[in-house]
Amino acid sequence: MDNKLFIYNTLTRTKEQFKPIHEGHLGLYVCGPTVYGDAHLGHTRPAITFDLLFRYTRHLGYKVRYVRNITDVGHLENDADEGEDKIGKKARLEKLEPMEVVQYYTDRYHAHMDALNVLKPSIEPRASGHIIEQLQIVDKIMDKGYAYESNGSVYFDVEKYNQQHNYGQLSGRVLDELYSTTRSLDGQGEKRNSFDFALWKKASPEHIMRWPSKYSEGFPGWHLECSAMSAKYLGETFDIHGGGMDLMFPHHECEIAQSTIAHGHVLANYWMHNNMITINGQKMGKSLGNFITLEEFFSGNHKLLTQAYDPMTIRFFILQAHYRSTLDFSNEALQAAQKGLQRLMEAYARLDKLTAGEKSDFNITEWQEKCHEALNDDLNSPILISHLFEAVKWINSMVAGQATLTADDLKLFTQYMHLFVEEILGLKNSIDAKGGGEVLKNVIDLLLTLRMEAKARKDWATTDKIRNELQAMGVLVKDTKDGFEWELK
RNA sequence: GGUCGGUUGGCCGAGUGGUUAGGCAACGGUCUGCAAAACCGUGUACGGCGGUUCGAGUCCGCCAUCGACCUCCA
Repeated sequence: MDNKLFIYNTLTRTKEQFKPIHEGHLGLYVCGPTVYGDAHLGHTRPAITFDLLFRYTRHLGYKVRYVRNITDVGHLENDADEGEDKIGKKARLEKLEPMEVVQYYTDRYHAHMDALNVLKPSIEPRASGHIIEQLQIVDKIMDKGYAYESNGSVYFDVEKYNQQHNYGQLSGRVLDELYSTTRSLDGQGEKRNSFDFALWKKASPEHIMRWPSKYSEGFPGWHLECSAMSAKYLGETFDIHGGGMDLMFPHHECEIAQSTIAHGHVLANYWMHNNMITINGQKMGKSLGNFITLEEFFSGNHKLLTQAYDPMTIRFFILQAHYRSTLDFSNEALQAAQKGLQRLMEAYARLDKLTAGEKSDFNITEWQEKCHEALNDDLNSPILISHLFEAVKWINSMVAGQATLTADDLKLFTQYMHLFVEEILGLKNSIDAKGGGEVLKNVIDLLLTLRMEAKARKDWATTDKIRNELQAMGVLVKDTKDGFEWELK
């Protein structure tokens, strides 16, 4: 197996060669969405980043089990004490059953991910379906003396943990500093230290989502689900844990602490964090209220958007930046991505029409190796894309009759283009994406064949009429050397 | 305040101690019934000031500036 994949491990702050726990297998856990609202552009980053990892590692030959959770309980509005469950709050506001809210936004999340051609994870567990597993972890931590009960709630004893372990190993926090920097909120009285986090919360009377336990009728703390579900489906130690950089602290740090105590060993060998998408230089997020949902991108229905954007444009926009860099949103940047993607996909579609020649003007093997090297270097999709644009030039010069590939090379080249464009980057032609279908395709081809006949007899009126009317319907026609091309706008 | 990370040509974005990132936009040319597309060519970017070096956007120091996290956040 090609095992030259290097990934940046947040734990060590270096790029490391990836070595799986079990040869040929890869366990991947990524923090998924909290389904209390529509996914926005920011949520799209981890989905696409880890989709790329999923696709690439499968291509490398790993049998990948990709677990991405759905958080449908346990996320509090504020810090552990006085908060209200996000799902419960939304349910109250909309007078819906909490699970009705969960179902609604889960369905929409799935639809949006499908549109973005994000593959379904192997397992998509829900927090609410794993209350028992979460309580088992609470018990284990209690048994080992690293948690304490207070007024029906259970908190993790960070100070005690830090005596034997390093609370802050992932995020670079130093516990001493957290004494002074942790924000003091109301109702912290139940905790020994403000930085202790809840494993189990006693439900207040008005709290809708609640489960019985020996501690109280309540609900799990928000870090717990990931520890419970990753252990259940991937084992107590697994290969890669992913998520957004903003989850590094406290979420991932708490996960590590909980799992380390409950299971007695390392949670994950590699931690990968995608950076944020910014808007006007600031993080796009819920709290700032500066987010644009995917729905709004697809429809163009938002005051900051000058047009609608195809899901593939969004995908390409994200892949054009490295996942560990911030990526700044703007209409200009998105439009540039749209045009670039269009050029790439048009050339890609032309591959089928190429005919082999006597000699090869391009070195396909060398090119393919560079593409793999880019991916092996911490999933450097921007570099891969730059190589693909080199291929675009090749294709176009071959179409123009200025260069050739031998039959063997052409076949190889076509296979690799398919691999990189569709299988690994997950890009697809907008004609397919828009569901044009065979019939429509054939009808347009027929019309344009008629137009070619009119053109041949220099009937410019008919020639232009067909082109212009098709264009008005959203079909862009382009003449080629001895034929035509078209695309749906 | 603490911790961490940015600052690259008109825009977006890679990378690297010495040789072209790439895309978009712009300009010039070729092709073309027209248009579109395509192809070819052009632009001497690397926040500032010092230092190390034969040579630094690339390493070091200082300064400026922006941001992320420290509270829910992808």
